Amino acid sequence: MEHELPRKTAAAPAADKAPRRRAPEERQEAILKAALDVFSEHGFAAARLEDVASRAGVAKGTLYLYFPDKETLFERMLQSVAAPALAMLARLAEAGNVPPAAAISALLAFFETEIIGTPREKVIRLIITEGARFPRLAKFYHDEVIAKGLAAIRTIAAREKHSNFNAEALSRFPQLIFAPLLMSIMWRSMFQQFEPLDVSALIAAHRDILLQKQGEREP
Amino acid sequence: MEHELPRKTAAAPAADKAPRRRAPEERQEAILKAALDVFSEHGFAAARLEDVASRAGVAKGTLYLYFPDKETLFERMLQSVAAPALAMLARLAEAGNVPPAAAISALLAFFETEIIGTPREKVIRLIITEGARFPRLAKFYHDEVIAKGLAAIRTIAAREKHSNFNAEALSRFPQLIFAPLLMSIMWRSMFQQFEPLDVSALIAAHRDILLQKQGEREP
DNA sequence: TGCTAGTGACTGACTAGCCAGTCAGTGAGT
DNA sequence: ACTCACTGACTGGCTAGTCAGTCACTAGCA
Repeated sequence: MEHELPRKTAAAPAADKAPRRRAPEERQEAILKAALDVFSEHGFAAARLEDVASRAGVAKGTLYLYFPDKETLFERMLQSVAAPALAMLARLAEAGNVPPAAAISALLAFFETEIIGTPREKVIRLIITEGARFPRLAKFYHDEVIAKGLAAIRTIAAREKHSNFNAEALSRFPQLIFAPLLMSIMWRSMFQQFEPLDVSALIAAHRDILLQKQGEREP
Repeated sequence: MEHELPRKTAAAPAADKAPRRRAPEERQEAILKAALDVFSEHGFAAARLEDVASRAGVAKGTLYLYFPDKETLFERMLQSVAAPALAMLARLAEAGNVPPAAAISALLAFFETEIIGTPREKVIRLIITEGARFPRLAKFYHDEVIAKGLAAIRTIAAREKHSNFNAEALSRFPQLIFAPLLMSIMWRSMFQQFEPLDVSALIAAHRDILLQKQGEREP
């Protein structure tokens, strides 16, 4: 009769395939993707790392070979998805002398095709819902995304301040351009099942109001 | 030598005052107020009922005399703050034949004075951040607040569809009126410390764009 | 080519600690 | 002397983070 009961043998008997040693990048990517799903679904606090691991096809301990803790995994995951989009936006911003109206249209179109319905939508939702609880994250997004984006819009809008549309107001509050986009994201996450929102049409209406083709309606 | 060690005596020796039996309404109100603070600060999942209790000047067990569980406390708290505001809004909505422009102005003014900077701002923030995780809550707010509010605006805006401002677009997407208001709330919670937002000025700019006083600027 | 010792990526049982929810006990008010 | 609103120590369940152990692979040797 043995006492000193040994830890049960770890690791199953190597089921079928699943190479034990995948390329580390591939693993990391799988973990980040799983993390996005799980954090999106439950929020940071209620997300379970066990779930992230199993969804990534990995053991819990493996997460800690790639990320020091839950919070770091969360932040790194957000950055990994956001970074490429930021690069795109930067390119869009520095495009030389496009007329303000065209720039705004391009921005709205970018949002419609490159954000809505992609993982980036989830990322933005997470930043909105968790941002207040992660000051470091909020500061990063403010400095790297918001501030730069607003500055770019201000520059563009200011160029045409005395034109016929709302350039003056928009150069003071570029946030007004984004507000309906963020609202669309939140609407979709909360109410889509009760009352679907036609995001394209909403953005089109928003654009019409912003660019205000004046003198079109005549009694 | 006693075994059978008895539970330590409960209850401190009745410190100073603090009437042991307050009016139940007063207690309930204190609990709800504390709950708003704690849930706002940490979010639903990370909020600790121990904190709610101590902030309400009450023991943890007492919470369970008033609310069956954490989730119910959360929802009841949200409703207790929102209900009076809803009543106000309802009155605003049924106000007979105000011109659309005036109605929109009134709505924005209401938001500025009765929401921003009050506990209602926190409630809206909580609904935005937690709504997706509480389908019942989302449904309630959609049916009772959003749907009714949008319907009211549509009715008002439709009355003047061929007028000179954006009534047509707004009757299709009343959400566009609210979007900047929600954005202001989220901005304040995340970025206020890095870049304060002048909400009054933003709302004024938003109103100008929406109501679009046409033919004002003339070269 | 075949064999073996060494390596370290990976595993998952385990620990430590937290917290929602419970309930035996207390004492103010009647 | 009874009652019951209130208390707070306690339990049970859950999960972030750990670490001893495993084993797929490789390098080196015959």
